Amino acid sequence: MTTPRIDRVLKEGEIGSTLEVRGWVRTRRDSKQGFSFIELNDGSCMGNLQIVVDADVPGYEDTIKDVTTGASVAIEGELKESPGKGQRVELQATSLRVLGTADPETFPLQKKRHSFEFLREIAHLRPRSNTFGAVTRVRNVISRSIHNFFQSRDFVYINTPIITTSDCEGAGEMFQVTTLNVDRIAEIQTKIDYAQDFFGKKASLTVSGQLEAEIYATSVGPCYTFGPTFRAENSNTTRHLAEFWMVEPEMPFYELPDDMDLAEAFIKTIIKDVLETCPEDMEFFNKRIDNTVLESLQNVLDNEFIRLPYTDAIELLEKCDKKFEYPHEWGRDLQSEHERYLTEEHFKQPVILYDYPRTIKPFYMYCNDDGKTVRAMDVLVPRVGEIIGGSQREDRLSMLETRMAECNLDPEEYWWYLDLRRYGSVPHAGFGLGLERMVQFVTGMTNIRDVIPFPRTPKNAEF
RNA sequence: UCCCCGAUAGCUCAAUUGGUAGAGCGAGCGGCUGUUAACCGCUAGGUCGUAGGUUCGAGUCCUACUCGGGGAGCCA
Repeated sequence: MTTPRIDRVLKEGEIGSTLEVRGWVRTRRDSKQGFSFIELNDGSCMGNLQIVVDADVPGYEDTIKDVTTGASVAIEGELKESPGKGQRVELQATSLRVLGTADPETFPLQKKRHSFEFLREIAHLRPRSNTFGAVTRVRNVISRSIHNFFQSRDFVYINTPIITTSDCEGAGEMFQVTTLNVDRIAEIQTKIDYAQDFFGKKASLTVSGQLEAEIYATSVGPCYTFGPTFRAENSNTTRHLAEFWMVEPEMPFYELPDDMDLAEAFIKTIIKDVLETCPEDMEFFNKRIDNTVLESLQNVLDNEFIRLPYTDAIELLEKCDKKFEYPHEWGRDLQSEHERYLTEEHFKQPVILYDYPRTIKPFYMYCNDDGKTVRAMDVLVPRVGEIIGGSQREDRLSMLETRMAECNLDPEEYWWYLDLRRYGSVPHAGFGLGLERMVQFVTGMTNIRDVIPFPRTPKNAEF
């Protein structure tokens, strides 16, 4: 007897074959004297397998009452063509075992639709729902697609540290890591002596693996990091997490246009892979979450990303008729409403903005000859906004030192980073893609807390 | 962190000018049915987010706090 997952049974299960399925009951409809229908889901796909249990199945009377929504069961039977509508096959049960009951009085998941806010409070059960099952499967395919994309291009997967002591980069507020007894210190000292701490100095959770990735890009060649990233920013939005997953490729001998080419190919490949691998889940998102998702993803695949210098974008915003709440002027960063206008209304497709004012960007970006801009690029997509941020890195030692001085950074803290420019420096570039934002973009889910299994946000680290 | 909105049954929501709490779904029981978010009947289920205040009387008005939603900033 085989024990296939339900996605296989639904797709290619042979009529007449006998098999056992295991999973969790979604619903049961029955007739006291007749028989019962069970909708079984095992997480392998969106669809449920319909199981018909006749009253003559051994132990039917005693067992069937425990087959309630949420219960886990193992059922043997013969696969038959289904006379009913809505499914190709159904399993005619010959034996029925309840592995674990789920008290219907207290089991929180109903057959009915729940709000995402409620489901977030039961993060341990929400992956058993249609939406979160689908999100989980799509997220997995995106992760696989990310590795495939880079591996097929001979990029090296590297692991940059989670704990860092470089108090740097300005990418955001950092979570501190310490083994010091801070409760005790608060009682007896006014100042903390980090020499006594685990690493002998102040340590934090990483906000980016970029600087370390540059080390490997300039030694083993094109590489990428893919791991958790932490920002202690007090951001309360639908697109920020305190702990999220980021992909950061770094390529030697790449200049900004090469970086943009790679980013565009990257996003398109992920979308293509998801559409090919998860058609049912994507159909679900399009039907139940956002009915523009499939259309907009196809639109991304069919068109070249718009590439627009920051300066031209400002000009375009000045000329357009749209009234904005916030001003836009050269030298200021674009507001969300400006970015959204460009990608959602004006171009209606992804836009890569580049050559930003150097005053609003970090120290490591390559300075253009105009003295005013740096080779930075942001990829903006409809619905989500900024999904990728990247740049060509400053590879000239003296210019990097100038920029660090401008940004009030201590060169001694970055001695190893400067060494990369001192010894065999090469042009290089890279970018960062937030995994969760990509999942949002692909699925149409509007809140980032619903595309990661266990969201970490200000005041929220349950589970 | 800032602005706006919200918190009432297990879930989603309603409750008039301040007058003492209601529906649908879910659940239990019964009925019916090759059913498909099944259908019909009955039943149970609430310290109205927390703490204060105003009032004869507060779900309703005021204050603070907590949590949630939308928007903004920061960014991925």
